[in-house]
Parts: sequence; C-alpha cells; structure tokens
Amino acid sequence: MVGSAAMKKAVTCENCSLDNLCIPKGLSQSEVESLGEIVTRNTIRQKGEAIYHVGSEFKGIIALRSGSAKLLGLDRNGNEIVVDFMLPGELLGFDGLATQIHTCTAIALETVNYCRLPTQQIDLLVSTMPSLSQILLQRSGEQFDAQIQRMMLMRRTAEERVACFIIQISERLKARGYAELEFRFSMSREDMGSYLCIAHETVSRIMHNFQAQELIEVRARQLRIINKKGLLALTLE
Amino acid sequence: MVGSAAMKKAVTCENCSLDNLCIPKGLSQSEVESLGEIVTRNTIRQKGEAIYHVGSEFKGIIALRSGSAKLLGLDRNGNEIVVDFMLPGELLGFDGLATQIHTCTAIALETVNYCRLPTQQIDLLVSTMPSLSQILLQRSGEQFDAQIQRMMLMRRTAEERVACFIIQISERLKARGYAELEFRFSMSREDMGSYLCIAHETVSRIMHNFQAQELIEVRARQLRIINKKGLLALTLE
DNA sequence: CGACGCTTTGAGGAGATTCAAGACACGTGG
DNA sequence: CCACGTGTCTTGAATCTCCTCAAAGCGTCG
Repeated sequence: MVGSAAMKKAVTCENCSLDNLCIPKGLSQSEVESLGEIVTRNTIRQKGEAIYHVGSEFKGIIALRSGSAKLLGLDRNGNEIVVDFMLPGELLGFDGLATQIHTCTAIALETVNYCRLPTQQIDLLVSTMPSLSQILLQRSGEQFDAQIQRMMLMRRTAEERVACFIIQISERLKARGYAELEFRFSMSREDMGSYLCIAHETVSRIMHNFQAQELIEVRARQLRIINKKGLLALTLE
Repeated sequence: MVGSAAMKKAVTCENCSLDNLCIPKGLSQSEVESLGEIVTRNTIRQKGEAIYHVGSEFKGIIALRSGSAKLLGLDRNGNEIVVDFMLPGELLGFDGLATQIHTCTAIALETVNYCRLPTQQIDLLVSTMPSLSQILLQRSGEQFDAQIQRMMLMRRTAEERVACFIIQISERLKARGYAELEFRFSMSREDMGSYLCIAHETVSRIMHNFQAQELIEVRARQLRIINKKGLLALTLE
C-alpha cells in the first residue's frame, strides 16, 4: 500500500526497522536475538501472487515488511470476499491459528516482502520465552477488536463506510510511520466494495463525490486527503 | 440460551460437564488439576446484569457454564451494537486481550453461571504449561474465524441472514450437546437486528414469514425448527 | 496499437428502513 | 385477581438507499 522498506543485507529482527511494530515489541534483547535466528526472512511475492492459500497448512504468523495484501475468505457458495487489507508492519495468518489450516487466502496487492515465525518454533519458544505467547495472544486480541470495529461499519451508510475506510487506512499507515495524508491505494474498487459490502459502482460514485466536495484527490492509484476534518465529519453520524 | 447445567458442590475443572468444550480440552490430567485450583468458579449473574463492562480491566478469559449472554460494542456515537451472542460452553472476554481493557460489555440474557481463568495466573501458568498458551491461542483463532463468517453474512439479504443465524445458533448448541431443533431464543428482536444489521421490524417480518412457510415455530421465547432443509436452502444463495 | 480489465456514469427497480399505530406480554401494585 | 403501565413485538404504508443491468471511457500491458 505504501512503499518499500529499506532492504539491507542480513536483516534480522535485531536491526529490522519494524522491530517496534512487529512481534519483537516487548521482548528483551536476548529474546529478540533468539527470535531472529528462527524467523524466515525476506520472502518476496509479486502482485497477484498468493502468500498462502485457503485450505493450506498453517506455517506460522507472517509479518509484512513492505507492500500490502488482501485477505480473502470463501463463502459457502464459493464466492471470494475481501476480509481484510494488510499494510506493511502488520501481522497476518491468524486465520490458521485455530485449526492449523488456513481459512483465508492472502494475495499480494503489489510486490511484498515478509518474514515468518514458523509454527513448530512457536511451540518450542513459548516454553523458554513466556512473554512471546503473551505477545501473540495480545496480537490475536487486536485482530478480534479490529473485526468488531469492522462490524460497526456495517450499520452505517455506504458513504460513511467509505469515509471511515479511508480514515482507517490513513490511521494505520500513520501508526507505522508512513505519510497519513497521501498514500498509494492499491486495491481495486471491486476489492473495496467487497470489503465494505457495497457494489463497486457505488464505491466509484462515492469516491467521485468526495473528490467533487474536495475532500480527497485521486490520481492513478495515489490518494491524497485534502480535507480530513470533512471526512471525519462524515464518520460521525 | 439453553438451560441449566447441573450444579453440584465443589465443581472443579476435573469433574465439570464442560471439560471437553472449555479450556481444559487438550490438557493432561495433572494440568487440568492445577487449572482447577486457579479458576474462579460458579459466579452468578441475573438477566440483564453485566458480566463485565466496556472500559473495565480485563481479569481473565471467562467460560460460560450455563445461560447465555450478549456482547455489546460501542460505536463512536455511543450507540450499543450487539457484537456476538455467547452460548453455554463458550469462552468470552477476548475483547480485553489486546489492551487489558475491555472494548465490549457482556450482558446476561438470562441467569448465567460462569468460571474465570484469572489473567495473572495465565502468565504464570503459561511458563509451566506451554500447552495452555497453545490452547488459548487456538481459541483466540476461533474467534477470528467466527468474525469472518459473520462478515460473510453481511453480503446476503436480510432473509438469508436470519436463516443463517438460526442455523448457526442451532449448530453451536448441537456442538455442545444441546437439542438442535428446539431451544430457548433469549434475545430480543432488537438484539437480533443489531447483530444482523437489520431493523427490528424487518426481523419480525421475516420471522413471521418463516412461520407462515412452516420452517420454524415460535412460542414465547421457545424456537422450534420444523423444516431444517428449507431453512438451509435459504442460506445457499 | 489493440485487447482486456478496471472504472465511471446513467436509469430503473428491489429491498430494507423509517415512521406510526396497534397488539401482546409481563410485572407491579391496588 | 384484575387493572394498569411499560416495554416488546407486529403490521402497514411511504420513502429512500443502494443494487442491478447496461454501455461507454480510461489505463495498462503485452
């Protein structure tokens, strides 16, 4: 969604720029070191490629280092639904936690670079590093809260949902040190619509209106928030 | 939602009828024993009373022994939204996991009886009992999956949502050994509507139609599924 | 440069909401 | 035990939001 973390040789958890956002946050120096030895680092996927598939074996929690992805769920009729968008610095893979089989598919929205904390190692590590399990549990809880926030959106009108969505993406990027008012909007209208439970035509119309009202500016895949207050006003009933 | 687990003196995790559904599932004999010594047991709340409030300190994961509850989230305008219904044998409290502060309020829909695994003890136990953290993580993952299923519902028509909802409750009760075709439906139309993102009038109309089509029968708060296949047919596009 | 996919825009219609009013159930107090 | 009041549930009618279908514009990539 937003660019390109610096890629250095032999990046480990100890010198990773995401260390304060990723799993290591809250671990001691020595714990981060042992984490660094275990993590599978710098895997690359191109736009459109899958990071993991629904039905595949869960191999561990993944930390996105750069690039963004969409998480697709499958309903009982076989329709794919966008369940979440993942931004750089965020963790994904929680859909495999319960049964060890992924219930979702993760697709790169642009070139992504990620690390993985392998499952088997999690079990081993947890006994020697109790704080890790605490952190994982905490992160898992964040997922729960995020899903609830998402449910709240469903009570609102299409316009409010789109406004909330833009703000949310902006906030999430800001929390991770990226520009909050101008960023790449990698997903299609279709993806947005699926995520927000809105027809893609409606998304298009609303984005058009927002531009006409000079709340945002869209060029190519770049989005700029011109009037954040105005957008926020739309999210408050 | 469904009645009254037997209440015996000195019920511990070892002889609890829910032991195969609750946290102990997957723990060894001795582990269940030490769990039993730590758990706060048999707390009672009457209908309408809170099990915990939004903003209050997270004190641990709760296992519902009997009775049912609703989980309320608060949107930014202060409106309460039903985020989930909890049935006997299910775990709740995950909304406090991330920040140690509850983001939801849990309200008893009828007299409930529950146990709690205190937080401080979780941290201690996890180091001596690695499988516990695995179980908690797994349960936490289930919550995630459930929320995704919920999102899927939002793509569907109001009628399909109500049909899915009834089936889901039925399945969840069945999984815990209760009757699947006849059970107590403790929540109000308002609650159902809030959960399904539908006006309560619409819920009422749809329930009426389902009765007219002889798919279900509703008397007082008791619900009976007459034609499960018919209901299921509605859930498949 | 042409083809394909994504986006935009319009018109018409269906589903759900809102508002309003009446029916019913439940608990309280006389 | 019944009358009463409150809150929940039902039912109707009008309205509106959003969807569906259709077609044209734009971008992107081989």
